[in-house]
Amino acid sequence: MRVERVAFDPPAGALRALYDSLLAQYGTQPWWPAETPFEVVVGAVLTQNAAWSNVEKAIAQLKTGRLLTLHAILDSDHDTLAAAIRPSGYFNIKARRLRNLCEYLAAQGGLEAFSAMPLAVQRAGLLGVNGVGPETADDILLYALDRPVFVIDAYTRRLLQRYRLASGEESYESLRAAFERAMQGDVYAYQQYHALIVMHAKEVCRKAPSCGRCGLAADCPTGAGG
DNA sequence: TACCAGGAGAAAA
DNA sequence: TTTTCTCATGGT
Repeated sequence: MRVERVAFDPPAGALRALYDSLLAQYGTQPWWPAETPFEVVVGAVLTQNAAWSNVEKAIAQLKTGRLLTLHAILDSDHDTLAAAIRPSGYFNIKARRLRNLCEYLAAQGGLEAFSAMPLAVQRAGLLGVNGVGPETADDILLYALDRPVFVIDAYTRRLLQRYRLASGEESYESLRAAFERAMQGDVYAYQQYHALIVMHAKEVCRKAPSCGRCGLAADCPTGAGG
């Protein structure tokens, strides 16, 4: 459970310097791993508290079952949809959340019509969908719609803690605002930054034999677990 | 066998 | 208002 009580106020230039450092180390990233904007939307829900490798399996099954369109999901029954996304875990909940999100997007006239709406309207609308929280909404806005919204996830929080830039008690919104100030509305940089953070977490973690996962072990360089 | 992963919402305190 | 519980598969 996250504790979010304090504002995030990093030293001037620190977030930009961190981005430059990660970019120099890993180069540009091919991210988000999806073929279409709608696939990003689906992936954003399926990745909730799940490893991406399992999300990939679920998306592959949706493709095989020809369920990877807004109307195909709306037309499917719960059991069929849940069975397809089973590998991503929480399949009953995620099937409902996917349907909620598709119903909302359909009500807006589809993903393309939704993409033309003002950002504030889009974000508020997504956050009003049961099953869509800040991270999921921002994943969709940044990677499916190319909107200037920074995504804060568990990796981001761990990285900030690792570099003593955050305590772990900062609110999602204060973290997001700080990154957006630092990167000055550059959508491409937002996308790259988040991708680089994920890449860094996985790469450093891979080099930590005692961890082997994604950074929660006490001696993992990515983690705040120490 | 036990633990954890790119969360979110409901229920309980 | 804040904290705890629930949802669940697959990799290590």
